[in-house]
Amino acid sequence: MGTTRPETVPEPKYWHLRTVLSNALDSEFEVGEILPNERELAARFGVARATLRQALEQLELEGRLQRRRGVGTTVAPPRVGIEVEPARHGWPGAPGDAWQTEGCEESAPPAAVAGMLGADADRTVFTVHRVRVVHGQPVATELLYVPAASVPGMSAIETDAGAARGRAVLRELNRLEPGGQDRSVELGSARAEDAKRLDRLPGAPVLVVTTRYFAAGGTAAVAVSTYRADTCRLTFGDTGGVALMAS
Amino acid sequence: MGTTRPETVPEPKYWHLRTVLSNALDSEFEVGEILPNERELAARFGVARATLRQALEQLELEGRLQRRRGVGTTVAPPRVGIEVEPARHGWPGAPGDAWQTEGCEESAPPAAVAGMLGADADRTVFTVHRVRVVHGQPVATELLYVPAASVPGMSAIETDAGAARGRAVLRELNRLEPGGQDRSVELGSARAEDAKRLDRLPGAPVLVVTTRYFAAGGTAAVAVSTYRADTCRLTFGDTGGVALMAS
DNA sequence: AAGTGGTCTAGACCACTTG
DNA sequence: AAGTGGTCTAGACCACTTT
Repeated sequence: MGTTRPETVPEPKYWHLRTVLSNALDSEFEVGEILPNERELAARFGVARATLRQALEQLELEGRLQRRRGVGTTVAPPRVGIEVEPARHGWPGAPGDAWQTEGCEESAPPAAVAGMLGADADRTVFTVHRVRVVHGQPVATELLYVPAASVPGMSAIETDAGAARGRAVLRELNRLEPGGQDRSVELGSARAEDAKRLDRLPGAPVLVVTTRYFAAGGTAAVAVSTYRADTCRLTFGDTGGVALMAS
Repeated sequence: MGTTRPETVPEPKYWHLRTVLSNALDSEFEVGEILPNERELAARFGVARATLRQALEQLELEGRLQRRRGVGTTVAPPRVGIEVEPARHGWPGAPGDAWQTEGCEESAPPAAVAGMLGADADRTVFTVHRVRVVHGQPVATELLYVPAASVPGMSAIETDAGAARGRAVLRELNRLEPGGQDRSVELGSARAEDAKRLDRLPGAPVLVVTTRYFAAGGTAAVAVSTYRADTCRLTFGDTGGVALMAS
């Protein structure tokens, strides 16, 4: 006969709210529907707006909600399955590649990338900017680091920094004999420029996929791909986007 | 000659703080070192504690910091590389498996899992609880759903719910002819029980890996693995934990 | 008992989108 | 101009760990 629940350690309000809202989303809302605004929701549940926001943040992290400043909070569709291994031994720029080349520059790579590229790291590295679009929305950005040694056909003198130059780098890269790949996936937060391209705010959670492309001589290229964590489910294997269709 | 920076859109304080702290971590702190407490840091930077906490949350999300209630905020070691594909065609419980079996129960699987298991979903499903330990710390928990049809040798009558029963299920599962796997990775937030096992608070960010194990007849089992997103970097391929060693 | 991070409040103002 | 979510404040209290 406790007041509400004689729990030894009471559940935080925001966590309980998250559960209540999650259930409400399942039963009372349609995908794309707009929720009441934060001030009204907070009043309705009898909590401060900050507490209500804590619950909404959780649900957004889980891909259940989508919030846009000036617009409102809507019920998010299920996450999109994104194939990260389009062809186990396909290289960037190969036929069927899901990425669009947007630009190219020459610069020194970040320390972590330089370490993976090995001794050539100090020299010129082409950085190809790419973006991956699904259903008309950009879901990922990528920086592809290609040492000059991997693309001997590229003359470093040209100053054109556009997409055409990036495509030329990829074309040269595909002349190499592919030697396999490996990947890692970790959580990150979107840098300012990535956030802008992905239509998110700085600090938004992202899944960072680091891919190493091997050729005979060693590491031919390194790609750092940044996927929106709220809308993407990365898939590995031959199922593509149908993995959860039956649910 | 602007006041501070005549930027059209000023950077949020917490984001700027994140950058400042991040640089300080690189240059002035050692791994494991304890930072000043939040109230002091907030005072030192001239912001409210909530704002300071927003910056710390970002850095924790990125795996740079580790915060523990009652203890303090410490500088986190680099993320651990966790091999998610120990052997491309190895199954749970096979020799060399990195997981420890902790228990087993029989229950109806969640709807999403039931959909992946197909028509047998309504019947009895063994749910094996497992945990993955690295350097003495649990980094992931797993629920492995095995339909009774996949382990005909198991009699559903035994009521023993311990680890021994779980190991028996895995033993039976390995009698099947392995038919491949596929995986997906997405961001989630730790449920209460997972959070407790992983020594985190509810809602902590986690990487959820869903694996389907195929056999001749269809889907033989489904595993839902929950990795600590703050400390883990999931690796796919043959490099293991050495991917970023040189950086 | 003291000190830490975690939760919560009530309010203010800002940036952005839309009518 | 109105309405939305995003940022920020100053304070309070709580849960947890350590001394």
